[in-house]
Amino acid sequence: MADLCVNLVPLFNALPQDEKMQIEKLVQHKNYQKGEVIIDPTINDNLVIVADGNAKQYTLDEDGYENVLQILHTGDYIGEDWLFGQENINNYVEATEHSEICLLKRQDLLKLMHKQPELSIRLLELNIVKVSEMQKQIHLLALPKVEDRLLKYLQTYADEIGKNNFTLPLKMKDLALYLGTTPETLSRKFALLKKQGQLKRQLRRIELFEN
Amino acid sequence: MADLCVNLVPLFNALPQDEKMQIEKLVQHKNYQKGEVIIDPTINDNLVIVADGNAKQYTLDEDGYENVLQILHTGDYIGEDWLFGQENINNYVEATEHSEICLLKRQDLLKLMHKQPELSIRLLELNIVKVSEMQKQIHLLALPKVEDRLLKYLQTYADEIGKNNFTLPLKMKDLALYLGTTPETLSRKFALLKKQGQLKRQLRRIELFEN
DNA sequence: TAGGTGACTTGACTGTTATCAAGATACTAG
DNA sequence: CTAGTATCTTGATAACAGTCAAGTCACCTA
Repeated sequence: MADLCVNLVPLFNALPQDEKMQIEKLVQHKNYQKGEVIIDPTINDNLVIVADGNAKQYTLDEDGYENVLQILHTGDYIGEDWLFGQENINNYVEATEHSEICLLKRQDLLKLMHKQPELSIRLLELNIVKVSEMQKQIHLLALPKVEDRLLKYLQTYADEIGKNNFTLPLKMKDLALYLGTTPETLSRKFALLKKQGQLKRQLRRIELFEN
Repeated sequence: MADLCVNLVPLFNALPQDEKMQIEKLVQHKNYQKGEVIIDPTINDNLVIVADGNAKQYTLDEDGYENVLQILHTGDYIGEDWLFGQENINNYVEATEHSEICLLKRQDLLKLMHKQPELSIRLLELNIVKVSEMQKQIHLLALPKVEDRLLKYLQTYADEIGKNNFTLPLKMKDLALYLGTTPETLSRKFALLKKQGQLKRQLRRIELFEN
């Protein structure tokens, strides 16, 4: 394994390394065969991190029909919501191939937090920062013009990673959805911004110019 | 004072009454005259709750020009961001009339949290729920059509308060801004939804029909 | 009750964006 | 290397939303 499981989860992202290590110690590494169920409604207090492999999250409707919500690839994770508070009703996660999974139990994390109040205070801090950033992003998305939304998105992303040239983390189609528009319009807007000299672009490779 | 200051702040909203009381004990009540500065960059670790009166939040630009960011009325508050982590640079809050203000110091709250890990864990839980709700809202705002955004907003609000008829908490103008549109368009969209039989409406009084 | 103010609505017009269809470009597997 | 597929781009058109202006309605105060 190249990296700590804990490093894959945004909730823990900005924690200092030593605190991450403490959490990492609580993590169980497990191997699952294709078709094995990792999470079902009776076991609903785990954070599930896919260290290697693939899994699917799904619910079952009253007819017993499977409803796939999400495909989890290597590096994806699920359960941040229900690790605290949120109920997990009718939620399944199943390995779709042989996979290495990291599990973090709610109770274990809570225990650690009780022992070290600092940890939960820090997590709270990080989370509040996250909320205020999301609020900014909500304002961003409320901009009426697509080109404004796009530019603002790019600038925000550049700020986050601290570079002016980067590769877009999303496909055009997904970025379009994210920005509340269509791939076609997005394509045109990229062309527009390029013409205005605000950026250079080769497919998903972007170079932003400051103004 | 009709209510506890703590009850006015969303961060604490869902806490049980006894935990709220503990926080309330840490709150300082102070009266400010018109023009008095409540917060400046040297005093930046307070949560400010306006129990009665009005205040304004502003920054100063390099020319010393005042830049009003927000008007705080009775019941509004400010500082959730910088109570943890976030830096407060160049941020001022000033009473615009005689006002009763509640102040909660960062250090006091942190101390309480250290004594009672439960509290910060609970705050963390609440905050994570908030994040997952905001994520839903971001998806909502990314809907391309205003009528879809409006309807979704109304449905979400109805779900939250558990009623199908309610009074809108915002003025049309503000709701328009919030949904990334204009009051005019909003007005037309309300008319459209009414014509489609999705709701009844008298000004801000809404009755939603299920589908 | 009357007059005034701010909030909301309606109309006409313009600019922007979604949609549909076709074409170009990159990616993948054989 | 090539065929096949998915992704992205471009064009034409129609639907949609923003803007400005004028009007209506509700609410507050005298």
